[in-house]
Amino acid sequence: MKPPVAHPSRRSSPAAHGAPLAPAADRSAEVYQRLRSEIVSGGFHPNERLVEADLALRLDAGRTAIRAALVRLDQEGLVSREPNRGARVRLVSDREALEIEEVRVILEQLIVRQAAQRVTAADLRDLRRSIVRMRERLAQSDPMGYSGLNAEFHQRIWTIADHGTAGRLLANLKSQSIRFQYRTILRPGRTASSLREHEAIVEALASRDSDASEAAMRQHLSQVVETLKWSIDAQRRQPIWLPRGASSIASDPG
Amino acid sequence: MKPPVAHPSRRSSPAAHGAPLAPAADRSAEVYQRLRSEIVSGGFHPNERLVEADLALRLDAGRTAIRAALVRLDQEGLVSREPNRGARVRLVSDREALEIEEVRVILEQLIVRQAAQRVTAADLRDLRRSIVRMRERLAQSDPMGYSGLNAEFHQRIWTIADHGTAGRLLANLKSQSIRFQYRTILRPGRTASSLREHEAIVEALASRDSDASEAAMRQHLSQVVETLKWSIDAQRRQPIWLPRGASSIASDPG
DNA sequence: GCACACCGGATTGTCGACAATATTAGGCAT
DNA sequence: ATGCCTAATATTGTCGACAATCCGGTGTGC
Repeated sequence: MKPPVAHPSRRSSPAAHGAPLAPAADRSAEVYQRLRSEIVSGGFHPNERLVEADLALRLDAGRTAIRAALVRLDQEGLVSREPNRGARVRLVSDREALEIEEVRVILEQLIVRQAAQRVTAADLRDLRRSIVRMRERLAQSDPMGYSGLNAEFHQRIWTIADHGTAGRLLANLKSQSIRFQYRTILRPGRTASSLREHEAIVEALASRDSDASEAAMRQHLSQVVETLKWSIDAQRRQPIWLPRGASSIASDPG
Repeated sequence: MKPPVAHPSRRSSPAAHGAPLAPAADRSAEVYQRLRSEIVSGGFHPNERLVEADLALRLDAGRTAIRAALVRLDQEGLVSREPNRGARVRLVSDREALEIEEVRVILEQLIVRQAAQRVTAADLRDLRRSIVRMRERLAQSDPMGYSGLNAEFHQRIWTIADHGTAGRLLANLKSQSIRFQYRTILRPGRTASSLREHEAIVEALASRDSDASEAAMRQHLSQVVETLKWSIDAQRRQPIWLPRGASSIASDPG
């Protein structure tokens, strides 16, 4: 529930003279970060078992640190742990992905509403710059690059809103459903519409109109939800990619 | 992020012949539950230090189990841990309480909307029964008892909606802000209005009208938020209760 | 009297070893 | 060959001990 934040303190001393000895302090936190980013970035198969001893070797850490990290990730919803049976990367079902997206919609609405009241000229400049870069990616037909900028765009709004609670929840939800994001990106024509919707959001923010901003955001995200539904249906009708033995994996009793 | 759920399996065997040896399996989970409920129910002072060794004695468990529980509770936002400096029960600031309530409002709206589409006759019967009991508490001028029923009422709606993601988040938020709840309860006249608002929610649900249900819920919770703001302002103007040395505690830099 | 280095107790972080438990493999009867 | 029981292996859960770190008090120089 505080995924991207390293402890803000004790992170400042080493920078000038080259690496005094080692960060020394938080082996555990580092392990957590690394494991987390590996999971989020897809370094493991869905539902893959996470054996503590293996991870300890792989990340060059003690089993204690691994264990703590797994507990955190479990609480965060990224891995699932069963007593005496170990941990595996959590597989979020289609239904859950939709639930997550539903929650995300309303949280982003809340946040953009607050952002509209706090946005500064500098913020608007940054947002418009983001838009320009997105337009470039669109022109280059680079949906993956666009997706990264898209995430950055939304995060910028979270920062402007400065709503710690909602921001944390959103970051968490995002990391859980990250596997579904590229499904929505790749729908033909989606990128162009997405860009237009983003532009509308920026304009609404520029006028500092909370209602308009919320409406624009709702407009945008309802499209995303629709696209997600569409892609899930499509996949259900004709699975694109099924690795050997995946049927048992896919049938998640949870 | 899954607070109230004990692992559903392995909880059935011992019941007939008297306690075979011990549940054996989840010492750790039990410790987590106990610590959690002690914190949520106010068994510790706000910001109180949680020393692992002490807790180990107090809960009759090893330090390992305590440690795991603290990590979970940290991720959950109930305690705050700093490297090498231990854990303390987390003190949520006024501002954060408002943030939490804001998020709660929109999540409950989402949930009640979904509940309106799934509610059964039996559900409605239960809800109405809740209302009756609340009315009794109101008649007896028992705001604390009312508060418990209030929580139960809302949880019932979560159950009806069957929205796992939103439900988990709500449960989590609720436990974080629990310290503020009785501030809103005790405002004069609030209980009576609250009851009327609850009745409106049930009526809207009975008509299976999502929009009306959401509106009723918004009406209800915006009142709650207003009451919370009022109580925070009031407390700021004239602190009711300040234990010795609390000024330093109250100044939360986070 | 005050600033500062230093020391000692208290507490957390980490490791290794062992016990408890689940999972797999193999043997045996049918 | 099949199904079940048993043994062996793999993996997690827990404990105790030790190192690393922080906090408070104490003494010293000025």
